Amino acid sequence: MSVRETNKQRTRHALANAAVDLFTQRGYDAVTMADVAESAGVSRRTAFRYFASKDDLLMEYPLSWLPLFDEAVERHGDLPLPDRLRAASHAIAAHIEVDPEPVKRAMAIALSQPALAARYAAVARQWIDRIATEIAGEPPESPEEAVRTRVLASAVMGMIDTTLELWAAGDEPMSPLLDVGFDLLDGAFTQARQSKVELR
Amino acid sequence: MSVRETNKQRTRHALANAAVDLFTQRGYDAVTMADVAESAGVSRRTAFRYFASKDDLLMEYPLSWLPLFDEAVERHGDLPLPDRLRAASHAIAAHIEVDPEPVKRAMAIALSQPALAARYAAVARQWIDRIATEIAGEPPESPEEAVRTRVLASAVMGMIDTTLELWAAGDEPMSPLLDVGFDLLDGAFTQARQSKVELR
DNA sequence: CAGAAAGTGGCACTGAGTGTAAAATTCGAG
DNA sequence: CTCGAATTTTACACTCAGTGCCACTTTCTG
Repeated sequence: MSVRETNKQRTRHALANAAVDLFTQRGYDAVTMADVAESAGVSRRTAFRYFASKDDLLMEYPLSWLPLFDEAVERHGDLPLPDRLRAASHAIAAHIEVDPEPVKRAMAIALSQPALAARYAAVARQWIDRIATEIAGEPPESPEEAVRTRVLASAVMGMIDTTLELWAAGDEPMSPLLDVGFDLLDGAFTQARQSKVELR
Repeated sequence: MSVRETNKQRTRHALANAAVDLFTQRGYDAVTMADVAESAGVSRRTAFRYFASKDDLLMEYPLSWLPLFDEAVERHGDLPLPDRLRAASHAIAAHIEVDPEPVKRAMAIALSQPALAARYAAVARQWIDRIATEIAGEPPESPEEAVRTRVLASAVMGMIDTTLELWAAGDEPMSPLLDVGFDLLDGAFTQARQSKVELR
């Protein structure tokens, strides 16, 4: 990796870390972008070049999981849909639990601020679209089909979302919680398949 | 109603209407709070007293539906859960379709701006919590129960959400679309009940 | 009608976010 | 290694959202 890329990555991490630290110490509102920038040893303007907004500083994790999800889904392409989603989720869980603390801290901050929770919800929506794509296989042809796939995707996301929240607030490992959720969903998937929802 | 209340309500509507008009004409970003205030014949400061933030100007509708939902759910308290939710949704649909145009315009603006979509998602989350409460009857006692109810609530909300989007983008009435969604969900509910999820 | 209560307007301030142009750093070619 | 090109950082200035404060006006109550 070139010097430039290395530096950029270091700066990016420095900013995200400084942000989580400062937010945890003083609270989100009491920390300005200038504070974060200074703490990371960089100018305010540069901080904004790395993170387009203050709350983006806390979206590092959920956004970085999206490609992991895609990759894992790809890797388990031979499994039936529900198992594929389950496997992908476990892959992300494993990745998170290598170093879960910063994730938990970031989530604690995000969930305490309505504005940030909104941002999280928006990211979740991206996830829903991704999952819906995975469920449908291709773009829906009728409104009914669109509703059906999005309903399933929302259910999956709602489960993941709740699981993440419970996990972040507690001390248990994530995988068993995930399995509880997926076990429940499996039933719904079966039902959906019987209702002629197309599953790959 | 007292003069004071009447005036407040008029101002509130003037602001919300001016906002939707201006946003539609020039786009959300190109309109400042000062523009909206002026157009509604009120000072900037006062505008912020009615709407705590610029994007709140577009959350009038979804937020106003929450009490309707509660009320309708209450009114149909004798129906089993799925039918209760369905009836409440139809009640809201009926209310919306009295004058659907402003709702559609507001939604079109909101969905075109990522920041606003996030705000919408946050409102949806409030809905999910409300629905989850309705599903569970009382606060969950175990993590597993929390996951189960939130999954169902997310599914319901995902359905409603998608239905709203489809409806706002098209010309069909909302009720048939809603029924497609609820028919699909009924299956999921049945399944859930068999898995020992407590339903009132 | 007078005084209290509620609402409005004006002003000044903080902080997020952005355009721009000059200065600094990194890169690639010879 | 060195020079010029490309990329990145910085400083500065600006707009606008959002808030605290206080004087002013409107509405309510007795």
